[in-house]
Amino acid sequence: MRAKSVTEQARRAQIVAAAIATIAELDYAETSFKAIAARAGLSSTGLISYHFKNKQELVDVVFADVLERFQDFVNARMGQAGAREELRAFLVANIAFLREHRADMVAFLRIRANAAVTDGGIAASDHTALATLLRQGQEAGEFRAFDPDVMAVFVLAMRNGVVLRSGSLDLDVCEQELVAAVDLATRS
Amino acid sequence: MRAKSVTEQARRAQIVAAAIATIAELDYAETSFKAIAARAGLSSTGLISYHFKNKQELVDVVFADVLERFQDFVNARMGQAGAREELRAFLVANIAFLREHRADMVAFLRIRANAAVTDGGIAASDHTALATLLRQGQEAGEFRAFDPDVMAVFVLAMRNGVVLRSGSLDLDVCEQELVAAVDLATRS
Amino acid sequence: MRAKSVTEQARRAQIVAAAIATIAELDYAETSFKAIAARAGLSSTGLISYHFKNKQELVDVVFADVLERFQDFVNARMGQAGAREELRAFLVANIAFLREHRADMVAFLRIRANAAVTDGGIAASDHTALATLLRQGQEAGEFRAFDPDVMAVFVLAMRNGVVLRSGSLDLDVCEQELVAAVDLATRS
Amino acid sequence: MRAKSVTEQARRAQIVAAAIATIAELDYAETSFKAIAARAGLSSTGLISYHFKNKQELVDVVFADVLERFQDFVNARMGQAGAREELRAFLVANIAFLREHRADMVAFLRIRANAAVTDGGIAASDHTALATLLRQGQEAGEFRAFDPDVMAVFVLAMRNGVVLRSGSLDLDVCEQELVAAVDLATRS
DNA sequence: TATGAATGAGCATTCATTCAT
DNA sequence: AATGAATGAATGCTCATTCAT
Repeated sequence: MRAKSVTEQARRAQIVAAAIATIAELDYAETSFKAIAARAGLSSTGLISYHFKNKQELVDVVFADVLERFQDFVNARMGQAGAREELRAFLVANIAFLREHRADMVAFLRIRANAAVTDGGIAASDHTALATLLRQGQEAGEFRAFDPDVMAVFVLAMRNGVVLRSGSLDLDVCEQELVAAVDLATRS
Repeated sequence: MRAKSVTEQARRAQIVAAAIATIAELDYAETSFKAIAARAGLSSTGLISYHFKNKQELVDVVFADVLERFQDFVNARMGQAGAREELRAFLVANIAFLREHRADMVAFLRIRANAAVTDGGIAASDHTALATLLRQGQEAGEFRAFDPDVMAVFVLAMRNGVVLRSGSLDLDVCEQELVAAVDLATRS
Repeated sequence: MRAKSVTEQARRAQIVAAAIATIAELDYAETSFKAIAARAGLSSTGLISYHFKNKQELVDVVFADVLERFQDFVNARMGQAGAREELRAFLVANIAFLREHRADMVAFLRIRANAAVTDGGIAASDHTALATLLRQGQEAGEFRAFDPDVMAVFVLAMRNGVVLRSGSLDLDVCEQELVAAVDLATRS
Repeated sequence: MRAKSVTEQARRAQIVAAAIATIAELDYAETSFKAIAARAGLSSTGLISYHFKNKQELVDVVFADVLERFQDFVNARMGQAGAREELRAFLVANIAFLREHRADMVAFLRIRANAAVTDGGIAASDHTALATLLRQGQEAGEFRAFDPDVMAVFVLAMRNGVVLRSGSLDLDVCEQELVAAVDLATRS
């Protein structure tokens, strides 16, 4: 794999951005190269094929791109003292990212829901990390006894629910309610 | 709109059932008339077009069909004394329906995630009914103060999370944890 | 594999005929569904895809179709007493088929030259049968000592040479010369 | 037409060599500028277009290049006393060239079989020269009476047959059998 | 009602070629 | 002279839908 030139990188980034916008705006099933090219201002869908081996690679890159930016964003806002605080920080960071990058999160969830992302398990890291945090909080006595894997599913599902309805919900309220509900459901 | 004959109704039901199986088995994006016809044992995709105006109508009918059966199932298991009990009954009924009709629920969620269902608000009734229940529970002093619409989003999202991962989770554990978490998050 | 209807069979035959004409007229590499559809008077290349799984299947069917008709034609003209007579009959039958079905033979050779025909060895039967005949003639003392496999290659190559230049050669002369040359090269 | 610089000539030769290797390795139909560039170690297919007006010119040059080297090779091994010896020398030289330059011969035949080479008759010189030799041999009484043009087609076709199957045949045997068969078919 | 053949728009992808650098 | 990005036409193929029977 040769190093990509600056121009190449810029074009790929432009196409990835257009793909995110397209997936967020249209249904995943309606997202075609034609629609992406139109949004990116490209003269030909051939240019997408020129920069990406095939549609699967583009989807994978979009997925990995959002995931990386999401994780960087969230990790930068975590690192709190206790598990309860850490969990709260995780939720607040999620909502903050959603506020700033709604299209990215929507596209991310739609890809995960629809496509078999070929990412070697990276996609599940979200869940694993949260389950681990919950387990550690239990061992520290901060959380009550519950199944950490199932609770991680619940927490992420609530986050996803907010993302998918973020068009019609007040995110300030959502953040407050989410933090409160999760805290009540998990504290010892 | 003429009344549908018995044969007509039977054919439509057969196609709807095949569509549900197809959507649950394949990705929504991979669900074609050809795949549905194969699963229904039909000799031609033309028959689907004959019985449904277009693909959108079929999707709408599938959606409404599952929703109606789901609501009947759940309503038959509700009607408890208090709001807390009612909420618990709702959750238990949801998991029970999932246990018996996993493909229906998966198809339902996939349609809602992907397609712009043209149902004039029916799709939201799930949410509205739950929000109403939560509000009533608050008025009765059984639930703490929270935004009922947001909490309804949370509860339904948790249920959806269980549905989408029901292939790899123990539903007994899920039910128990779901009831506990929701109770803790809502009780006054 | 269901039985094919009469209409289906007719359409497939029509498309096969158009494919043969196209391959014989154009280069193999230039033979597209569009060119075939134009020659068959079809309104859409989609119809070819409707009747054949993919291009490879069409090519295989064309190949097998010509091969079968060729073999039937040749076999009906063989069955002579001795090996020398049999060999002569084979050559005469080949030229006769060429006279009546030049496009078929040209298409056949072009497919064999270019495509990896997926026919499970049928394609080589031509060679094998001829080599066997030569061997039997040697055992009967009618042919001199030579490598039957190599001689079979020679004989078929001469036949192919005539086919490919049949546009500018007198087939009567070719037949006479071919019979004479092969006889001289093989008799004991 | 300007004279080509040394660098230009070297590049063209490099591309021609890569094209020969590609055509011999892949099917003619699979030979793309991309495949040729990869085999030549070029960074861009644009370079091929820079050095050759279009694909047809490249194919023509490849064809003429192999033809010239083939003819030089064969001519250097001919010049025998009689026509029978000359014909034998021609065949031996052909097999010798094949032994040393199999890819070149395969590429040559594939181009001739598939593409309409625009060479103003150069391609036929092979045939013409052989036919002339045969005619002279007849006049000298060394060959029997046959149509020289048709016999030339036969001889070249046998040679081509060996080329196309040279992967699975023993060339020593082929040479011996070819010389013997042609001699028997032509001598008076 | 039901069939299956037909339609034509749409898809992702490959290709030779052009062009600015 | 060389690069690699860009172009747009062409490819095989799938799709929902129509239509004659």
